Amino acid sequence: MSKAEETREWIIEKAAPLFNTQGYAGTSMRDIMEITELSKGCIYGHFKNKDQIALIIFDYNFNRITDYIKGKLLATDHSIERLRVYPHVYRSYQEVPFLQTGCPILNTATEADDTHPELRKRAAKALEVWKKALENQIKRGIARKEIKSETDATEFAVIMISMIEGAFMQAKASGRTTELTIAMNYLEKMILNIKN
Amino acid sequence: MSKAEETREWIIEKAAPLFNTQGYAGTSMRDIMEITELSKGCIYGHFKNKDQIALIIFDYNFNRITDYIKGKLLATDHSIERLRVYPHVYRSYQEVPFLQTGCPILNTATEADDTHPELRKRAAKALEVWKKALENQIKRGIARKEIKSETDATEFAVIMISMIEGAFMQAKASGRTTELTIAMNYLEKMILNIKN
DNA sequence: CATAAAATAAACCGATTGGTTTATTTTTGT
DNA sequence: ACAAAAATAAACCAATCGGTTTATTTTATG
Repeated sequence: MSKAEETREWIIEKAAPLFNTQGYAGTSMRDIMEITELSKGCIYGHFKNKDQIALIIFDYNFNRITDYIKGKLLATDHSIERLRVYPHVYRSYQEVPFLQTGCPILNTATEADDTHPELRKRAAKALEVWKKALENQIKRGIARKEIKSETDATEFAVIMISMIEGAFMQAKASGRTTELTIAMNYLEKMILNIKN
Repeated sequence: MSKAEETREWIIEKAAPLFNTQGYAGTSMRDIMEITELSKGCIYGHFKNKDQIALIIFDYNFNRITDYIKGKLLATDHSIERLRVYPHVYRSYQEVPFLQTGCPILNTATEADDTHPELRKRAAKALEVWKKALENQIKRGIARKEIKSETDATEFAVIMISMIEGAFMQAKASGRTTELTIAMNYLEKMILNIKN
């Protein structure tokens, strides 16, 4: 990795939590300069504008979660256990570094829906990818006779995402985990209920 | 109502959808001037600053939803039917004027959680009020033997809010209602399942 | 070691931000 | 009709915004 690539990565890593906590409109170039300890000229040497940084950072944040989840998924083989990874990760989000600052999908979707079409599209795409992944997990479970055959994969995937994101929002708003814990416990019960 | 009070109301009504779509940081005083067709001096004659406007408008937006739901609730007496009002309203949010621009709780909670403590508190309080209202509906249903006595009122309330907000977020991100419909249909099934 | 690449500091740009003030005009309510 | 209240237009403020440019210095790499 060349020095230029190294610096580019450095900027992304340092600025990622910034965009996730303060949002796109709430993060200024000065903020990025301060947290990266780099000059404006240097930053603009690696990115053409703030927009590009925001888009790249959304992908970065989303990929970090995806990779983390993937690692946890590979640790078990049973479909039910794999589904349980999701409520487990989000329930203990305080201990997951890149979830401490919030869920990038939730944050980006709500900020960008009416204001930033490009970012909105990324969030929509991320949700689509997430849903498809869950659907595939469920279908695989049915094929392996680990999950009840009558389970509606799409419906279950949508419910899982809704419950996770809705409960996560409450946790960020209230500053406590009471509701998140209740919701994730319930989601786990739901997952165990579709076990064959 | 005096002229001053009339103007104050006018500003709130006109600026309300602005804050709900663009957020606090995304809404400028110029935006408010334009949409109210009033001068800056006039607006600052009725409110001390943008912060105050934002807080008042959050309350206004939240109260509009609350009042709307209350009206729907009074139309029926049975607890199950009353609970069904929520998925019904949010599923058809496109036809509810003040939900078209988004859910103020969702928007405010995600924008303000790390940036605007006062607004965050309002959102947290609103969620608290909503949860309590749902809990009371469920407890009332149990007392009237309309809802299964083993139903956990708090748990059910949290699940309802999570599913509604999580699904709503997906609708705003994707620009379509597919996921919202699936989630609200499922929520209705859940509600019918606790019927005695 | 030398050349090229990378980063810096700072000046500069026009535009916009939230907010204040003031003198003037319009509107209201009695 | 007349005084008080309300609204206006515009100038003004300091600060910040995203972004560009330039001359200089530092650092990396062959």
